[in-house]
Amino acid sequence: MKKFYVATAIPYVNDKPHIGHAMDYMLADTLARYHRQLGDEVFFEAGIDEHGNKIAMKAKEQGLEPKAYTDKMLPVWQDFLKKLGVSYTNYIRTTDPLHEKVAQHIWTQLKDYFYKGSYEGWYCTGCESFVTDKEVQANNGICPDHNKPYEKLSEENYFFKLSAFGDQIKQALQAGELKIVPDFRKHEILNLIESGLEDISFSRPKKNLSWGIPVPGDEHHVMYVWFEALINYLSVLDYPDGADYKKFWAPDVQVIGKDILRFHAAIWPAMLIALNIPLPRVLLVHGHVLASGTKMSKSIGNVIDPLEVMNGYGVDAFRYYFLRHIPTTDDGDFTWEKFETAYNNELANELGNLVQRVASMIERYQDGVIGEVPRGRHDTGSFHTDMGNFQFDRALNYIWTMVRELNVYLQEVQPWDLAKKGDNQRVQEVLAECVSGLRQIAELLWPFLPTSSEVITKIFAKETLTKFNGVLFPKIYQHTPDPKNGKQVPAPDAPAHG
RNA sequence: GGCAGCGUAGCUCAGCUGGUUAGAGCGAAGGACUCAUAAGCCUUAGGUCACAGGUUCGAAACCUGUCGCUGCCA
Repeated sequence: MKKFYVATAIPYVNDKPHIGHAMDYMLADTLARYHRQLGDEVFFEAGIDEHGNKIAMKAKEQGLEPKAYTDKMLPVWQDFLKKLGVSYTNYIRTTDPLHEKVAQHIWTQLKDYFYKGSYEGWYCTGCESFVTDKEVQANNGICPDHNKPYEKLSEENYFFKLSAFGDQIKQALQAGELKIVPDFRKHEILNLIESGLEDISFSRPKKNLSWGIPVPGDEHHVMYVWFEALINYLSVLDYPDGADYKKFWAPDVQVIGKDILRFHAAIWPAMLIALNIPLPRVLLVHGHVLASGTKMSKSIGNVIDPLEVMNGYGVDAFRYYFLRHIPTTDDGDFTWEKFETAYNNELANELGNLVQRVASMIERYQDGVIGEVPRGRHDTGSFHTDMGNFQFDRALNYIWTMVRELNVYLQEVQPWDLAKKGDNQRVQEVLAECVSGLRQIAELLWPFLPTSSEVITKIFAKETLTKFNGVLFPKIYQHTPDPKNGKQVPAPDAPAHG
């Protein structure tokens, strides 16, 4: 039995989950489920990142201690995972004693690569990072991502000799030891390495920031939040002595957004090389989701709340759109119109209706008896190729060609006509063929739309039909007109969208 | 400014190492059917493959330049 370790980037819990986090989770979950189907033993990590300035400030705003604040945020994030149907196996908080212990252990291990130095520069508390003078100038002194002025900071910190690892990281990338998907992200990092990696400050003076993991042996410093957050991938396995660590290290896939590529493709590998342990096999880097072609931002007010989509249309509809219609490794676009069109046309009409028409004919012509069903014999080679290349959108396209083929097949054979002619045996054969196809579709669909997959599987699992109350993917016309009457009915409790 | 990439039907995009009349989905128009969530199926839509040169028997695909756009870096 093979092991498969998939990790998600642990989110910083200074806010509620957004679409980008959902992308992380859905991609990782799809991989995890797919590998379970392949028979692999899956370790699926999720968690939250709780230290640092931003959290401390946010907590203060609410009159809470930082830990009390993150305790409060924990259920928000865990409920989110639950709603998304994320099948994680292990959860880590960066305030867990285990995590703190591992982080301190690693700090000690890396001691030879640290030196004390002073750093003066512009800092963005939003980014939790220093920025170059040029960048400050280019942005007129205000961080464009956080709309906050940069602050001039001078600190004495522990520096990590990141600059010493460029060649080794480069080698690992070129040899494919550490693979970055898609390829152009690898080039970006190689470029970055080419231009020279600079040493990075891995600590913060305690007087400026007390909300962090203490640096072992130096009561005046706490760890830089990124340093210890990255360690979550190890601490969740109880590095270095835990059974999970021995069994599952290294990650087979780490799913991240493009905005944190540098941390995962430069700093993180350097840390692992310094620790002398294997690098992750693949960094799967997804793009951003745009709203009507523009970046989502609070100030524009065009932020799509994942919960609103899920509450209105169901988890599977949500997963479906983002896994099929947002390219896995590129930026994609969300509009309510596109989403609802895909939902009605593809999920309701093509798939949902197909399930229903087959079930209904079995009920009508055969009193619900399915009878003998041939084995699914669709050649799924290209599906698995796509899955292996992380091209989930293509893999879903493949499933949909199967859905369409079945609809075409029914149209060509016209079992309703055969039934009229009394050719009962042929009717049974045709419907059994459809059931076979649907079973196979349900199986392939499981990593993507587990709930719907299980419903379909259940309906057609036995010798006789198992009735399903209700409809798979009922039509919804809230953002597109209903062809019947040209009306669209906004959900009563849904806020207005532009 | 450096590096990478993109510009193909109204929209979203496929088109691998160059080879018959340039493809799919959506949207639009028409049609036959009735098992089904008034779903599904069939047909049609004529796009100088950004522009200009070049290489070649032959280029959307290779080279050069121009214009426009995006990402990463500076």
